[in-house]
Amino acid sequence: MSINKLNTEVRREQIAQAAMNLMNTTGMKGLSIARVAKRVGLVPSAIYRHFESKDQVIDAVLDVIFDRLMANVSKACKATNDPFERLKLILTRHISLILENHAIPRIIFSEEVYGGNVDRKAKLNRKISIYLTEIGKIIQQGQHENRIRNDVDSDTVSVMFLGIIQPAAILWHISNEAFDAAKHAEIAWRIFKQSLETA
Amino acid sequence: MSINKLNTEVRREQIAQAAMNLMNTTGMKGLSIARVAKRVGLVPSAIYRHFESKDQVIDAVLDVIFDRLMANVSKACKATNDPFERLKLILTRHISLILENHAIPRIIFSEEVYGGNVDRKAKLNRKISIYLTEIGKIIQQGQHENRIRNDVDSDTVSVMFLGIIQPAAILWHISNEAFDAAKHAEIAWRIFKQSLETA
DNA sequence: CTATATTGTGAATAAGAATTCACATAGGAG
DNA sequence: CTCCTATGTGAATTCTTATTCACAATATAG
Repeated sequence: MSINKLNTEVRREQIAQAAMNLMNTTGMKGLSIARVAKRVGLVPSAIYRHFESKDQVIDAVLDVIFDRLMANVSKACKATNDPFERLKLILTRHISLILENHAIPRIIFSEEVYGGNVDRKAKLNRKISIYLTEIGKIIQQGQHENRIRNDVDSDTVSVMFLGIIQPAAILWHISNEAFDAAKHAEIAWRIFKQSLETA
Repeated sequence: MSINKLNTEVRREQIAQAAMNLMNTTGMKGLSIARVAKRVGLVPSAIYRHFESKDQVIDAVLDVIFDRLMANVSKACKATNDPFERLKLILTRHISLILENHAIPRIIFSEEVYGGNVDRKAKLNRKISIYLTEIGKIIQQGQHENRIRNDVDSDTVSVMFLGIIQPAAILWHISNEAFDAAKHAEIAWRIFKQSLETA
C-alpha cells in the first residue's frame, strides 16, 4: 500500500518509461497494461487515470524515442560544423541509444507498433521523415561546402546512412548481443565516408 | 461444405501460404488461427490436424521465406560469375520479393515473429547468418579476382548490402508504398558499387 | 468393397487482455 | 481545518484467441 498519489504529469513519465523498458525486454508482445502498471507500482485500472488507452501509452513511448533521436541530431550539429563529424557523431550516438534500448529499432522499423493502427503508422512515417530530412540537410550542406560529392542524391544517402545503423541493430539484437554493432558501425562508416568524399 | 479432404502435405502448404498472405496485409498482429483457417476454407480446429500449434505455422512461413531468399542467391550465382552482377541481381530480386510480400522484412528484421520465443529467435539468427555468409562469399570471391577492393571487410560489406535493402523496404511499407524502394536500391547500388570497385 | 487411419466439424474450455465502474483516500485550495 | 478533486483500488465485464475433444465424413490400403 504505497498509497502515494502523484500527479498525472509525473505518472505519465513513469508510465511511458516503464512501457519502454518493458518493450526492451519483452517486445511489443509482452507489453500489457497490467505489466506496465506493476512496474510503476500501480494497479492496471490506475493507468487509465493518466492515459485514455493503451494506444496512447504507446504513442507516449514513441514520443520519448523520437525526442531523444532528434536531440541527438541537434547536439551533433552544435558540436561541430564538419558534415562528416556531424554524421559520425549521430551515428555513434544513435548506436549507443539503441544498445541501451533494444526496443528502438524494433519500434521504429518494424510493424510491431502500428499493426493495424493507421494513425500511428502515419505518425511514425512523419517522424522518420523528419529525422531523415535532418540527415539530408547535413549532407546537402556538406555538398555546398564541397566536402561531399555533388553527384550523389542526398535523400538516397540519408537512407543509406540509416542502412548502417539499422541492420546492425537488429543483428545485434537477434544474435543475443553477439554481433558487435558498434564495431560494424565503425568499419562501415569508413567505407561510407570514403564513398562520399570529394576526390 | 466443401467436404474436400486433402492430405497434410498439401494442407501445410496452403496454410503456410495463407498465413504469409495474412501477414502481408495485416501483420503479425492480425495473424490468428481462425483467420488462416478461413482463408484456407477450413474451420480453426482443422489447422491442428496439420500443425501442432500456431508457432509451427509461423515456423513454416519462415521456411518459405528463407527458401525463396536462398533460391534467389543461387539463381544469381548461376546467372553470372561477375560479383557485381551477382550482387545486383540479388538486390533487385530481393527488392521485388519484398514488394510482392510486405511481410518479409517485417518478419525477418523485426521482433514481431519471435517475441518471447527463444528457439525461433535462434533459428532466425541462424538463417540470416547463412544468407549473409552467402553474400560474403560472393564478395570474397570478388576480392580474390581483384574486382573488389581488398581493404574492406567482407562481413561488414555484407551487412551494408542488407542496409541498402532493409530501410528501403520499411520506408516503402510505412509510407503506404509512397517511397520508391526500387529506385532507392538502384541509386544506392551505384554508390555502393563505386565504393567497392578496385581503383 | 470395406475397414481404418486421416481429415474435417462444431462446441466447449481456458487464459489473457483492455477497459469500465463504484468505491476509497490523499492532498492541496480555500 | 475541511472540502473537493485528482488519484488509486479491486472486482466485474467483454472480447479475442489458442487449443481440445467427441463426433462425422472421406479417402485409401488391402
